[in-house]
Amino acid sequence: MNYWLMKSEPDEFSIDDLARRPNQTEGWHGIRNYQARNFMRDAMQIGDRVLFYHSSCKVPAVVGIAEIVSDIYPDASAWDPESPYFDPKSPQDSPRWLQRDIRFIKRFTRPVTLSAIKAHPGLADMLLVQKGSRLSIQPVSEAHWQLIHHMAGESL
DNA sequence: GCCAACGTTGGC
DNA sequence: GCCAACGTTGGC
Repeated sequence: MNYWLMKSEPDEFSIDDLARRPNQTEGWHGIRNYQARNFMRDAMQIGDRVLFYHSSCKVPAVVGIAEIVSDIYPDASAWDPESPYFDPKSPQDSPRWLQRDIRFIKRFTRPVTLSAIKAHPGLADMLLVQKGSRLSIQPVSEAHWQLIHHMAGESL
């Protein structure tokens, strides 16, 4: 099993939105970065755990946990001219953009803020806090996973 | 709203 | 294949 961090802007789609979805599950569409797509396609597996991260908001933070619950499949929003994620260069017969379904597991009672992550020496090599790292889907080591849980006051 | 750090695009 | 111009991300 692998661990991941996935970013979402809470104004667009928050962890509470995820918790309110049917089956508490959402297709993670709209990824338009090749490196993030490749992680999803090649390295992710059903059952992998996800740190759900709120970005571009007042208090950026890991706010909870989700789980990967599907294989990879085409991101249909790339074919929808009405969608903000429309990509005219993604052929119908060879989809450029892909997605998986993720399911809500829990919301942290105590989110782990970006500033707390930056302040913790044990998390200094997290991809999230590397200079210029903008990846919206990134791998997380088991040590970092456990540390984040500890900081959130959650058991594993 | 600013802007640094990236990623992508397209002319050559 | 180079690289300038442009677009995006995301913290602050």
